[in-house]
Amino acid sequence: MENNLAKNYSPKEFEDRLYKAWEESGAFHAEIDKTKKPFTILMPPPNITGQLHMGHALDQTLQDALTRYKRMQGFCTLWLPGTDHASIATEVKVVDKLKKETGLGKEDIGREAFLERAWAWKEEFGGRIKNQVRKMGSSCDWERERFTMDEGCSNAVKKHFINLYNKGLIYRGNRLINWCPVCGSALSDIEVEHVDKQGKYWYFRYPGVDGGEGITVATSRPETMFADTAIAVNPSDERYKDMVGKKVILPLVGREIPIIADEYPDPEKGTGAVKITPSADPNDFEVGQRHNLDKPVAIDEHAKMTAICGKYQGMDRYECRKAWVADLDAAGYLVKTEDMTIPTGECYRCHNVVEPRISDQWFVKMKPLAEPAIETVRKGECAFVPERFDKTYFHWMEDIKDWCISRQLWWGHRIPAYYCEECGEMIVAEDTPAVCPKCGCTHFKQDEDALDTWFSSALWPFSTLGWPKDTEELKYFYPTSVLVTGYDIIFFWVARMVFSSMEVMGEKPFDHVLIHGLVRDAQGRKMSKSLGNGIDPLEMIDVYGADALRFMLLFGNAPGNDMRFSTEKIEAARNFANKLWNASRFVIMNLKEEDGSFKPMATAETAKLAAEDKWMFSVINDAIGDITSNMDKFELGLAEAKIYELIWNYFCDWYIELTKSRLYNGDEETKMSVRYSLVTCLKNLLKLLHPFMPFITEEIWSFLPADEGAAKFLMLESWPEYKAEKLFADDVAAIETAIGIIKAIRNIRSKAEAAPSKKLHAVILADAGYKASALAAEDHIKTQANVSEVSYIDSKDQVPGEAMSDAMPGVEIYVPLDDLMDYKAEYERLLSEKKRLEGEVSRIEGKLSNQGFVAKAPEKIVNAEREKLVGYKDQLEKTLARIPVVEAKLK
RNA sequence: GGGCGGUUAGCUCAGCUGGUUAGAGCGCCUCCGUCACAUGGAGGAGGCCGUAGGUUCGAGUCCUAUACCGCCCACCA
Repeated sequence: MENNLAKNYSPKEFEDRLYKAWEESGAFHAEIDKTKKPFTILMPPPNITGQLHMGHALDQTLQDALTRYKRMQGFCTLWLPGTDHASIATEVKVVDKLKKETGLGKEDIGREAFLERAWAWKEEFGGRIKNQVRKMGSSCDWERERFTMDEGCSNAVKKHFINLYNKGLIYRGNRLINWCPVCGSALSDIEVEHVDKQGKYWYFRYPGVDGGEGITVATSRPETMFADTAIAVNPSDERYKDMVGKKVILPLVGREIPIIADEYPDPEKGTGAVKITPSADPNDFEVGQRHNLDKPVAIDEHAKMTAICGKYQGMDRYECRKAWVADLDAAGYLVKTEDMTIPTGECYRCHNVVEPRISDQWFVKMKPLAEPAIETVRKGECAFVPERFDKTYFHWMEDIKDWCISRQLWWGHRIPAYYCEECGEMIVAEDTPAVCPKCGCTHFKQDEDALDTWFSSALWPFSTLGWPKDTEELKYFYPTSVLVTGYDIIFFWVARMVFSSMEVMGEKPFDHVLIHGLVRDAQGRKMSKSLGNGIDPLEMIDVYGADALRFMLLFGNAPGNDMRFSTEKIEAARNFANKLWNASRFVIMNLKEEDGSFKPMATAETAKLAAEDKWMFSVINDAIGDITSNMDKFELGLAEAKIYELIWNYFCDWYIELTKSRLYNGDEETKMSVRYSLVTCLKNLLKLLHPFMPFITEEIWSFLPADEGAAKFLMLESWPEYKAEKLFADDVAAIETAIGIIKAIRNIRSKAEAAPSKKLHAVILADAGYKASALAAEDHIKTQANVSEVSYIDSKDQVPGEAMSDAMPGVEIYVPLDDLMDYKAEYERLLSEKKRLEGEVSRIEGKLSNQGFVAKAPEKIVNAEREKLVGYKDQLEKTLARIPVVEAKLK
């Protein structure tokens, strides 16, 4: 190993190496340990279709940060990874590939051969995404990795299906469902996306059978007319009262259809009369049920016109629409057209327009399942973070419709229902039945359909832990601790896991649901393939490192809110890593001999700590408290901002600088103490940062001297402990004073435009309470502000005549600058200072003269205000005294 | 038509249960190649916290309206 870190932070040099070392050592593996409390996260299984995108990267980062944090806190931490077979999405891809390679469709090669290809796809792409997850540094337990179609998960699906069926919660029905003609499958309601499209209303006249005027109705889908079975009007609608019960003629088709009265039509809308097409519209379907109407079908599963459409048979629905409207118009039935925005349903996978279609499908009866699922969230057993998402959840759950779970696909869990080939009897069972209980024959055919992919992912919280077997894992790790996912899949997945878990396990699947937003592009647009604005996390890792990407994704983001990706942000994160890298390099440089061995170092017992050491310890301790509390509240963005500030603005900007004089000029004993202090601080910082930036922290850690009994890796070390009692109050005050004075002198220097190399003379006037601190600050003032001499004075009479000044609470700082003095700048500064202080004084005086405030506000706050007032008044007085002096110099 | 979120510095965003002079990153201005780091250091400018009311001793934070922007849900011919 090298002696020290390389000069530049270069994550490629170590990220992959460290991941491999972690994984091979078994550090990610969670073995049941009943002496510890479990902490469990189940990874939302990425689809095997794609590759890692920014949304995954964010999701992974959140989970890994939580996992690493809890692991360091001593929990038995399981982060269980896996992938999803993604039934419909994968099938589409495999069909495309097949078409491209052989020109054949899936029907041509048959189910068996097709599934073989699908599994091959799974091997290839499932493997790819897993390696991408590794690139992120995710510390998940690969030994427990699962796949939604592996044997265990498949058993769970079957078992669950059968249980629900036996309880009457799964049923088969002939109903109107959403049908995607391109995917060739049924879809559930939430798989249909609603978009408004520019379209038209066409008003057509349906002439009366009696030769009368008939009735005019509007439609946005004229091609469905072939399947019309009635015209409905509201019974209260006076206009049509006399026409109810009469018949009209379907124009050009010639079929007679009745005019019926139903509550459904709204007299205010359109013409008040609605054409009823039970096979093409959910409302019409229900009207049809109520009135016992036939359900002829005009559009087939490929969105082509059926035989009932006469000469239009075989035409595409839109092609037909055009021709049909033209024909009706020519025949004089088109009354008028209107431009209109039409709400349209699209398939969430392929974005083609969905056509409602009547068919035999399987459904889950939702009401009974939803109730306990609503209850557990309402009781707070299962809590959304941030809380507002429970409204989204309730809204959906409380108004839930039955779930269509059958898909006309091959890739997925095949429905465990068997039909007797003789009598058609249906048997739901795990395996093919031997004998038909009804007719005694032995030939069965399994249901052709597969299950909705979300049916299996709904079981993820327990199927991955062994259910239906009563495993130790299930007893120990269930219910899981946190589910981390985006708000876009609350309905698809989160809600379904909750109701499935309540049904199967009788208990909520997770304590918390941490919801994150979308990662958008720099302009705030959703990243999408069609826009081509997606940013590949792997490319970012390649350029900036996984740590920088991870850090950037959490920085300054509140849970549930969308964020924008920008290279500026990731650069900032990388720069931060570089900063830490170099600060660590400085520490290590001072720890090691030429030959790489460690120089002697003090211990906790022997170290003689200076004020700055104690100050840094104290600052770190406070940060430990804050960061821990942020982590526990899932405020990872805030925790990260604090560690950033701690490392950069405290450790690098001040502490390291403050140690240098002792490090360079101190005797050996002093140096030994400084080394101890630097290492101790750095180690704590690395621990605090590790959940966010695992690689760089682990790499730096490996260069530091190991404590006795240390874990093999930083990732296995324990989280720093917060000590509630305030330590080192005097030393902390001294360093804070020193920092204040140093800043004041630098400020004066800058205002005066004095050269940085120019040695200055500082004159300090400290109030009694600050005197000791100010005296203790002398060395630091000299080294940090390039001051050659510090004088302490007791009253402002002793202020050297020509000086610029600045002040901090309790301390005034004067710098005589005989020739470099910029009196004009000083004068202006004094004036603005005067204005500021006057403002403060009057603000606080106003507050204090307010009887309400004095009477009602807590005494602590009132006193604090009084003290501030004294301080400000004092400063103001000093400033006022100084103004004429400087003014005189101006002339 | 319901519901939710946003509106804070030039840009992107934090700001927990109301309480020091409202913060960060980037950008901007001035100065600095020095021995951890120019992927850097020092100093600085910049905000009536969308608008109007209200509650309170005290409001970016709570309430009520309102205006824009965005998202989700919904069977409107």
